[in-house]
Amino acid sequence: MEKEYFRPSVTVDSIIFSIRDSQAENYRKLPKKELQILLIKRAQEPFKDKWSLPGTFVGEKEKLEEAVNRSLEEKTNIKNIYLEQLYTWGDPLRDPRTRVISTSYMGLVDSDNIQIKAGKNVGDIDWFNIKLNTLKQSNKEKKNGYCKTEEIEIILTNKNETLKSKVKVVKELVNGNLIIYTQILQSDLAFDHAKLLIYAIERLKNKVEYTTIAFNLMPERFTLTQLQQVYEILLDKPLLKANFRRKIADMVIETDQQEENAGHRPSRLFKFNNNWQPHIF
Amino acid sequence: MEKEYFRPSVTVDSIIFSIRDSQAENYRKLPKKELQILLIKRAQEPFKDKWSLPGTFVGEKEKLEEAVNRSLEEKTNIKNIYLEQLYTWGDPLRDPRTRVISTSYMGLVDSDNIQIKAGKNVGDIDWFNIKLNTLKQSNKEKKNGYCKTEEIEIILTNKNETLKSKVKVVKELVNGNLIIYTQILQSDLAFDHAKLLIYAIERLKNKVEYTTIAFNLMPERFTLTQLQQVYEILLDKPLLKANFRRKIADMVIETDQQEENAGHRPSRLFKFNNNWQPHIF
DNA sequence: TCAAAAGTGTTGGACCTACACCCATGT
DNA sequence: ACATGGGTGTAGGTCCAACACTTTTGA
Repeated sequence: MEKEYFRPSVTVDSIIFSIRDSQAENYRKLPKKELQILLIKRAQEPFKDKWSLPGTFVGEKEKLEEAVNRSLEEKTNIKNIYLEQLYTWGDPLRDPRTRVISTSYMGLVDSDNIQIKAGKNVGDIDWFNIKLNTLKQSNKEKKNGYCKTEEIEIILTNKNETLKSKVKVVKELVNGNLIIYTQILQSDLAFDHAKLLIYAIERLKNKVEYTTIAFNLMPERFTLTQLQQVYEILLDKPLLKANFRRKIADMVIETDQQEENAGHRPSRLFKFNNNWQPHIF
Repeated sequence: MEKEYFRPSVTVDSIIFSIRDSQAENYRKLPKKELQILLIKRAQEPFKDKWSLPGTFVGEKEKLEEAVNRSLEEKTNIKNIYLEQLYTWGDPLRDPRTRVISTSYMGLVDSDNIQIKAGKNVGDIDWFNIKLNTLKQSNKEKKNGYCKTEEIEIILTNKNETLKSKVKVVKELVNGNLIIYTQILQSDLAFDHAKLLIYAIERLKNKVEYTTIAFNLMPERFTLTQLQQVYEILLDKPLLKANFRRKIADMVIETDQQEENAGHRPSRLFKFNNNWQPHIF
């Protein structure tokens, strides 16, 4: 009675971002911060010993969000974090084994506040620094819009390793509609995870401007300069202090604590203002 | 060697919107426009003879976008339209037969420009007018944010039928992160399609403000008042003419054509400006 | 004393809102 | 003539970028 349809495997993968200190230059200067991503080293084929996004197959009686949370806890020891569904990847050839459709989720954490640990089927786990280089760029005018092609090099580094990927991103504007194609030219990451990463970075940068998403990357209490550093990294441009502070004034609450022993005037600590409501709400 | 994992079925479903005239009152007044959605009547179990979103199972060697386009062409006769992936729905109980995971796509068309036709496995096809009523509403303050609960009645009507659904939408603001749960209380639509519809409407309304998405609903040439009507329907509020025109001035190009026989001063026809670039591009 | 960062005030311009007003047409 | 919509101008307020300036600390 019931026709037999083709059944693919379905997985979830998570792109976990954090913003972490690299190094302080001297006692006076503030430590530099950088955008980082959490990767795990695969213990099994395919892509054995390759670094990859933490993910898992979706269980028979499991919601997608349940699967993401389970995979994070099992493989990385991360629980109860902010997660957001991004996109579903269904290219028939994206997994060499068999047809696997994957839904990607983005998570943002303050890495000082969590303890990562390599879990089930995980060879290794680490934070990797993210650097993007635009190698080539072209901009063509077409009859119903524009076509912008970029070749982007993704360089991921931890203390010992450097992972490189090269991705071609074609952004087309067809009758005002933005259409994006991505193609992996070369990648040290498993599967098509370089694509998932590029997409997540793009989304993260967009959402910073109109949500309070960046506060997920902050500790409970923070200075306004720390917050500004995070915004500057995500927006990828320097901001003017006075203007930044006016802009985020309503989203934070002053505490009576201060940071000390900093080699300069102590800065006040702030916390997120839970009474803040976005315009949409 | 390869462990056997559970495999669900995977489908794609499309929410196709259009803005269509309802009725003109007299020779002078402009026709009223309303937001409508394209539905098909199922010819097979489950939910036989129920109205539903056009969708299909994803084929073995088919991309998700290929599956959406195929299903639209096969079932509704629609080709080459603007489509956008929205969300992937994975609740284990959303299909009574077996585990089915579905990715929803949103499409926007000018319905005067396409010819719909009931295709394969389609009992009937039609445009339904969309009306949303908020039945109940509550707003609770919590220690780390807010919780807003809404009971929404969705009324879909064509010439002969009225389809009602009732949905409970819980919007929570947890440390600044907007989390939305939806629950179907009652629905005349097949499966959980009322949920997919509510989600798509929300997304459509949001995107109108910062994209040129609304132009997909317009014919090739249009008057500025027609365009304003579309914006007013999507934003669900009246706009001031002078201000609206200044806002969209750069997105349109004046043509030398005019509308005539309208019972009032003839209005100039405009077309979309393909050289318009959004800030992000 | 002084480098470094904390923190605040001012000014000009861009943009948005609200409202007022005149124009052209078909019946 | 007049109802109806087409079309434009202006005044006031808000918001934002850019810049200048003062304050406080630890070594």
